[in-house]
Amino acid sequence: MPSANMKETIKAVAIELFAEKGYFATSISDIARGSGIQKASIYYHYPSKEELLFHILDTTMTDLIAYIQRNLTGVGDTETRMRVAVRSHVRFHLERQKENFIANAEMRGLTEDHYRDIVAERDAYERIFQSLIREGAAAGVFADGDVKILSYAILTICTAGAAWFRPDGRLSIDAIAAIYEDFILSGLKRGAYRIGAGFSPPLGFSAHGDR
Amino acid sequence: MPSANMKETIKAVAIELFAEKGYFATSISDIARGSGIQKASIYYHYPSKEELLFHILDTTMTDLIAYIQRNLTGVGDTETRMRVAVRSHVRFHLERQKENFIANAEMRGLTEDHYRDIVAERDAYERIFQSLIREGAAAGVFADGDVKILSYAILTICTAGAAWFRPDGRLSIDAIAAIYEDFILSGLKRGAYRIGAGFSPPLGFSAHGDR
DNA sequence: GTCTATAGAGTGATAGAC
DNA sequence: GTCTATCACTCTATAGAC
Repeated sequence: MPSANMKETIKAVAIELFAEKGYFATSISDIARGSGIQKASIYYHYPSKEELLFHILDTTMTDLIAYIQRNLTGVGDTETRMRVAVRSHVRFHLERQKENFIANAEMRGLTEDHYRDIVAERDAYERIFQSLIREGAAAGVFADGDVKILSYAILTICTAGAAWFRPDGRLSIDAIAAIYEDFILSGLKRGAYRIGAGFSPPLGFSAHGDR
Repeated sequence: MPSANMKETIKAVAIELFAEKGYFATSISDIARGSGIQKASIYYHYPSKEELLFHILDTTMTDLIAYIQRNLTGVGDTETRMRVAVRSHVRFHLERQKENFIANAEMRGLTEDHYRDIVAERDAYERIFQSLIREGAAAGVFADGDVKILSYAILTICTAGAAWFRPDGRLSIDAIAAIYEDFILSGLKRGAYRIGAGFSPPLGFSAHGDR
């Protein structure tokens, strides 16, 4: 993957390797080899391995937020806005699968300050969904429910797609997005289905086995 | 955390550290220090760091499958079976949070053979949910939908809970399980809500930004 | 079953030539 | 902007005493 712009080449190689082997299991030597340069040359472009990771996560989060905001611009009612938000979330995570997979798996590689930066961006993104859930519940379109827990449920369904999705697989991104969109909207809707006290028989066993 | 049984102490310390810092970021020295012995003594109990990881993941998966099977024994109709399955899944993942978090995050630390073993166990577990979805659809209780995608959606909602759940937090395990149970059953149900072609406006922008 | 000591390899990062 | 050479350190794992 040679490029006129070595800084971008290094980033692209790092995304491949971090997604494949993980951040800690990937060495600067690995990234240098993939980029066609010596490992010392990496440090001309990035001051440290951690800064390279942060750069990947930061640009991914910035692009994610910009993408959903552009898609939501001018969209009217709450239900359609939620549909657009879900579809936007799925498309971004499957089209930029590796970066998003890294963003979910490798936060522990960040320094404390950088960790806080990324968490702040992630929180801002989550609040977009939480506002939509609240609006929908206030308008009587969605069932009442715990807004944070529901937002985590919605986001992780799609985020997890970045872990198993295969671009050459059975289903297209749009097909997967359509399935998630319907599943999530049905789950949120105030429908014939009772929401609330959640009946099920008590579970008779401990998760820790017979002790 | 001293114990009469050093092998179990080492395992318990490793679960704490792998969950907190990650498998690759945790050294044998760290585990030894936490266990109150020298690092060489670890190798009397486990032949390698990778075997220790495998032991944790293997016992977790075995217990997970045994737990859901015991909870499902004698439960009648498909809808109730799905409710029990979801609740069982949530409870296990939140009660044994750290082990499950490791099981999801650290599969890449395994050798090829051990990786295959764990994937086989995970697949067997997923098939339990896929069978329930198929049964429900055949009986007309659940909407038709892609069985694999839906099973991944259901399982990841709860699995992700192991990443953010705090035992001393706002909601109890049972409260979270009830929310997920209702959300998932509503999502699966053939209800007033249309399932299928998934309308939403096309997204006008590329996930890769303006290029 | 735990210890001390160490082998052998790899790590992130830096110095300084070109 | 990339190179060679190297520093200082950490890592997993083993040998052999007790």
